[in-house]
Amino acid sequence: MLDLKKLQNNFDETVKKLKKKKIKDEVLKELNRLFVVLKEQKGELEKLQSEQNRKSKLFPVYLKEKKDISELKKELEENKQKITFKQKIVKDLEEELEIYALNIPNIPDDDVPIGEDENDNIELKKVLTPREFDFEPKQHWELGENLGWIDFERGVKLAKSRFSVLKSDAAKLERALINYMLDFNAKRGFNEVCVPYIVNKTSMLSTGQLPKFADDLFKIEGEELYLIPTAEVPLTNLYRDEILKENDLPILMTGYTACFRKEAGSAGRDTRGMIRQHQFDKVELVSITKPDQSDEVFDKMVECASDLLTSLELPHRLVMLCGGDLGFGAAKTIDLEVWLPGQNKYREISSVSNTRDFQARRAKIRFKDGKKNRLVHTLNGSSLAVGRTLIAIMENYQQKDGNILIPEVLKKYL
RNA sequence: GGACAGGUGGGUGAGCUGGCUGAAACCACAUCCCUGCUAAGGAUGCGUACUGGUAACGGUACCGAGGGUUCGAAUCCCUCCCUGUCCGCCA
Repeated sequence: MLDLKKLQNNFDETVKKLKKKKIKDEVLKELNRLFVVLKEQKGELEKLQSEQNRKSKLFPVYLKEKKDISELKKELEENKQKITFKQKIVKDLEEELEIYALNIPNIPDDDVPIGEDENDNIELKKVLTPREFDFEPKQHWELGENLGWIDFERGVKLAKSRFSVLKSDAAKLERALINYMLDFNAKRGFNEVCVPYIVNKTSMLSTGQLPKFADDLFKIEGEELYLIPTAEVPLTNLYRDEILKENDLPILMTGYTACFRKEAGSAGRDTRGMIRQHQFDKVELVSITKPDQSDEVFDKMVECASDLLTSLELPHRLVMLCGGDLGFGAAKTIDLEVWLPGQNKYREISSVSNTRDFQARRAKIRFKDGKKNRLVHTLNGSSLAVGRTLIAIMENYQQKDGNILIPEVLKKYL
């Protein structure tokens, strides 16, 4: 959530910054207006309440002195009516303000490039050179079906489209990758955590999936519970409503979970193959830091994911997302895109974001900075999307005869 | 899922026959003092959010959450959530 006081004090600047995310001025203006009006109304309400409290305390005094209380009572009854009326106004304003505030995305960092969509993202660097093939490299779904590694039809039979089944070596490889990634991240100082795959509404609100992106979530019928779209949600919410000790920061975590997404806005995209599924495995990194630590930790997380790909000898590149392509909660994001020879393209395999205090404000995650409580910064990043890593291995390690070599570092995990 | 018992500040835990209780006491923590030897004594401070004020210092709200009764609720009533124990079920 935005810092509303900041919005009030630096309105023009904030508007300018949010232009990168295509937010209309009017929305911010209305938000600001509501904020100011609410403050006014609340002030008036508090005055009334103060009077009520003060005079109520006279009751026992009057009774003791055997004074007549009927006049006092009458006054208070009248004042109470005013309070009730004012309370309604304040409550309505608060609700309206919240709807506005929760739907406004995070402010991009100053170094985030201006741009419309993924075409305006900026390539930062390439790591490893794609291999030269002396044959036409196949796409992963062709390899997968030929080897009996991926069963798309039966996945659909069990659930629906965009579900698939991994078999034999692919199933083992998936599991090996998860273990390898967790171990790799642990060596970089990220502590392994195992969390629920189902979370409540408050958790989703705190990390920003709700209220805006309800359409992309699987909701449990009859309950205020949702399947997680990423481990970022439970991992970040671990510290919701807590005031952390300064010495405990930064908190670096890694965790494996399955992830569930409706992919509501992706009809027709990547329908073939395993790139975009309703359920996929992911090993995630989440960090909670002091504000002055978050840039450093961000770099560390990007480096961790990149080195992980390098260790698997998978060529990839780092891309800085432009304002238009930035996610809702992110102030800054670097994507890692892995080379897929079958598709002859780089495809996203990891996304590392710094949300600054955006999620922290919603989730009320703070730390004691001397005497004061300050909001932390939260960061998240994939390390890595496991299914896509499997695909990348299949396409990059494929042989002319259709077999797939196993990356050196994974051998001891199989 | 059923029955009962509970949910109070960082922790333990009073208050719960409604008013001077934002909340005793103890512990933990912080600063200071004393003492000197490895442990103890004393003083003070110590919830969160918003809000007024340069500040000193005030105001409002919060005792699981949301409603209600009342001039006034941590205390009474209702709904929900959670925890514990026993029973049932189960990996």
